[in-house]
Amino acid sequence: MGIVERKERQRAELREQILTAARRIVLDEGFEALTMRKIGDAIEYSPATIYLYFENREAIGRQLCAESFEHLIAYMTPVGQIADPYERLRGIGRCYTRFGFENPEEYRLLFMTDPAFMEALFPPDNTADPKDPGERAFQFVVDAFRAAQAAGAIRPDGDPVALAEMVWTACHGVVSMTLTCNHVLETRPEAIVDMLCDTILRGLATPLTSTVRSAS
Amino acid sequence: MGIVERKERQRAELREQILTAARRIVLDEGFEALTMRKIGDAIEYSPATIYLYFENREAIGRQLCAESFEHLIAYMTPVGQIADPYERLRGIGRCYTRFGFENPEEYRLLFMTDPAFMEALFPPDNTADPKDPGERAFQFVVDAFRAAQAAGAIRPDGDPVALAEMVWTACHGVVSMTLTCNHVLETRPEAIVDMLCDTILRGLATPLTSTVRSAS
DNA sequence: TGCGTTTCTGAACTATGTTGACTATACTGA
DNA sequence: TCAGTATAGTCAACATAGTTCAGAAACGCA
Repeated sequence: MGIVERKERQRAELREQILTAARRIVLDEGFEALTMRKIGDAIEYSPATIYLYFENREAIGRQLCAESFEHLIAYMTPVGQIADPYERLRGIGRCYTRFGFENPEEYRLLFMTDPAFMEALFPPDNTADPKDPGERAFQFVVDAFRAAQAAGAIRPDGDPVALAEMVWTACHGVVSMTLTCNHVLETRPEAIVDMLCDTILRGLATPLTSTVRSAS
Repeated sequence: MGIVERKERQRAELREQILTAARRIVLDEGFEALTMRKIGDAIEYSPATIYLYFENREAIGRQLCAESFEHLIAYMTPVGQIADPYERLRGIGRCYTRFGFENPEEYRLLFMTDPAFMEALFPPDNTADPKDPGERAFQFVVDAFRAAQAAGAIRPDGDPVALAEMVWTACHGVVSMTLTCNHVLETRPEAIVDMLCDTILRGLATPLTSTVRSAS
């Protein structure tokens, strides 16, 4: 039955064409600028055809999001090789933010557009299923913290998950603020990231003193 | 000329009505849900009338944004009273993020919607004019860092402006990530903020050690 | 060749921001 | 008091969206 297979192949090809066109538009102009009619023009099909391949515009966004997340993971993979856990943590912070600075529209799509887009990555119900791509990537950071604690590079107290969420949200802040209103920041974003990572790691390396209360 | 004055008053009143209706919609449903027709319904005027009072939808957003910024400043003012500069810095971080958690739509409007909205607060050309409301509020944080340095609560090196931008963006990260996809974070946002502020301040209190390179 | 299935499209529906021609009201000066 | 004018407000329309659905076209099979 070669005909059935060819049909399946053609169907997959057109679906891919739609995604390719959509991706180009999103990377060039952002998700807001993605319209069904523009995709239709690009692939030379009527806009209505797209609905035979995707439920709606949001579904296209979700798929692009999943792909961008793979991009982010590929981007981050090399830093996982850094043996020194302290340096690995610094590398993670720098690499994550660099991804955002170098791929602004992908970063926006992933983390600044629609909560629904992240739900394919981090399903809402089953919290922390290690099979979810988001959870896997996040474990990458948690593991680095565990290793740093084990190596004595940072204080052994403190939940590694909470620590990972802390650096993630902090780094996200630098990227998102830069992407939303770059001109407001006087300091180079990369310099802020470096300072932030250094300061946090130094703060975690320090033994507790009497000036500091309840690290919660 | 009481007639002219009454007309001006009426004009100002309708303008205020428009803003009140718009504010209600934005606080309840977010800026995306703000439509000219909804405002028209609420004030019992045709949507076209709104254009006699505001240039366009964005101009309404800008005005609401300016008001929300005043709200944020009012929110933050009490922490300015804290004498101990170390505690004041902690208070600033907590208070800022609490504003975001308690007034999510205002926070979104201010810092997560449209860069243009911030331009009334932080005009793009004349960088760091102390008359801009954004600059004034930001100086609040810079001053706290300067005081902390002067008091020896944190290391004296490090540009206070860069430090202020660092904590601002980091705190922004916790708020914006929470507002965009709360369910992804396992740790309570407030706990992340506390840990973040403590860690950063501890990192800044520490004298430089050999493990730490180039604080940039 | 004819029939049924699959694929695609045109036209429409709703909703949106925005505009410009028009109307109605209020005011002014005689 | 009234005619003329300025102001305020509205209606209907335009363009652009996402989305749907009835019907057309293409395709495959007997």
